[in-house]
Amino acid sequence: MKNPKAARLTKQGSRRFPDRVDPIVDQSERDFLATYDPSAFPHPSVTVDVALISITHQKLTTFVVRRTEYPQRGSWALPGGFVRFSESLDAAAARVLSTKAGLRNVFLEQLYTFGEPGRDPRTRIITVAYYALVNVDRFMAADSESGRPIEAWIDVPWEGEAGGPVDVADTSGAPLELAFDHADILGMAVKRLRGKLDYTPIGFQLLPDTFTLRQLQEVHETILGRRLNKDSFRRRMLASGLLKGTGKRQDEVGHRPAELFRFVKGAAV
Amino acid sequence: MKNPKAARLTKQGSRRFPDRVDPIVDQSERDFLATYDPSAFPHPSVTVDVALISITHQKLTTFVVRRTEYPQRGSWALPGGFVRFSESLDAAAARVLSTKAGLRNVFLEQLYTFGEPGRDPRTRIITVAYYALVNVDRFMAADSESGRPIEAWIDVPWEGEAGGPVDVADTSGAPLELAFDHADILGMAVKRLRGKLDYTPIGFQLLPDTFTLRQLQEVHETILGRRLNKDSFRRRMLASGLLKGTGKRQDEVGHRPAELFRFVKGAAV
DNA sequence: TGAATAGTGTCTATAAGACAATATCCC
DNA sequence: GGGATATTGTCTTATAGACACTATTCA
Repeated sequence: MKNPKAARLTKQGSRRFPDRVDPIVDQSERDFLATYDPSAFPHPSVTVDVALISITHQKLTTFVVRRTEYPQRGSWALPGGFVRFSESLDAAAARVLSTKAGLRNVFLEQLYTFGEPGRDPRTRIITVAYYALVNVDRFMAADSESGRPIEAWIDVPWEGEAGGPVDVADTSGAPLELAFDHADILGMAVKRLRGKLDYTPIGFQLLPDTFTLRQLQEVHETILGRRLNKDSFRRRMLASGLLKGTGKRQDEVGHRPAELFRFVKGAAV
Repeated sequence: MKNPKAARLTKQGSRRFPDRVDPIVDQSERDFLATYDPSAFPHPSVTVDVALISITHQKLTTFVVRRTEYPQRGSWALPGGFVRFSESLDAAAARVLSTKAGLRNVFLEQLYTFGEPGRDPRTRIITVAYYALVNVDRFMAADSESGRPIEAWIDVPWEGEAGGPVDVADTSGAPLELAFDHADILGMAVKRLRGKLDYTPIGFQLLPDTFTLRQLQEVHETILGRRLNKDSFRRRMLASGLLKGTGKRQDEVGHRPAELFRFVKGAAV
């Protein structure tokens, strides 16, 4: 064995990686590790949880799966799973989304890492939360191999970017009890969305390929939880250079049809 | 044993928590765990790394510690450490800051979680990165029990919020080689700072208790990496309600002294 | 033709940038 | 007084909000 310090690591680690040394190495860390008993202090587990966000019926919507086991059996959870040893965090989140919702090539971004020791009553589980955005068609097509995923409407009890947990209800309006700290994760996702909307073209992720200016405005209003000035919104969007008119128009709308626009690739997302 | 599934968990875990069950429970997760060999797939380790940011000599500055062990011996690293089993992530970051820099009651916020499988050559280490802000006096007083921490000047090779790794140099201008992905962590910290500056009073964290408008403007300019319009900056700050004049003035400045202001508590940070 | 929304043009209020004029300190 | 920066005031320009008016589709 090249390095005697390996013996201080977890048995698991030392069996598999006899040559590895302390990951962060300075004196105080070594002191800590010298007195560190891996059987007394097992490693935390690491999971990813994904808040899949869409807009249905003019409401912010997410995708929850009913828990079939204790604890919190019967409550609703975001799709999640363990991070595998040789898999990046992004890849783990994409895998969860693919496995549990059948979705690939989705806008997916890391949100925040939740690690309160008591957040899961069984053991220490640190979860890296992600959020994903899909338009209503892809959202409705999302399915789960594992149970009865449902569309959950998000009710945000705070304004602006104050932040905090949110409430969710099913499509009949009945409240859904969220498992663990998933109400906080969803709240963080809404806060992030509101913050990013001002300076990134994130709203397009929630719309079909072509859309009208009013549809885009409704997306923004739904995310922000407040009405926007129509004239100003229109001017800003057209001036942004992010939209390109298709020349085509809506049809069968019972009034003058609006022009359909498309998102122009190239601007940062 | 109440639950037979516990036998599938890691040996470490099952010794300590014989009754715990699968953390995220649905069919596909159970399928995964049923074929999951804990000795073949050891848990990732979890650390925190803290980018301690200040402004010295009109430059963005951070605090790095020289590595005394392989790998990357001799390169420079952000202070970091393992997350203990019963310690929150925030508490771990505060502990690192206290232990390695002697700083308490510091502005400290979670930044991003870095978890590429190859980011540490020894084993899988997922790190939850934090950033902390202190004014120059506290920064200069920061010390480490473990080695030779130094002031490192940050050179940001991109504009706006483009993001990406940054370079660092010592106070003589000589480049410092950063360990692992710490250049990415610092880059993320700068990007976050630039983004937050527009709508949060984050600049006050980098200044002494009282300060002039020009000093505040210089902080903003240093963070943003570009010059700001003096008149407009002054008007915006005074109109924000975040500043309160103290009636006192600078002295010994060789020109007309400016009024000293104080940050008004109460606005969100 | 009427209902309903799309799209255009104009006016006003507000904020930012530019710049000039004055104030106040130290030397 | 001279040098230097603070502070105030004014003008111009860009953008947001408000509102009136015209355009186009379907029923």
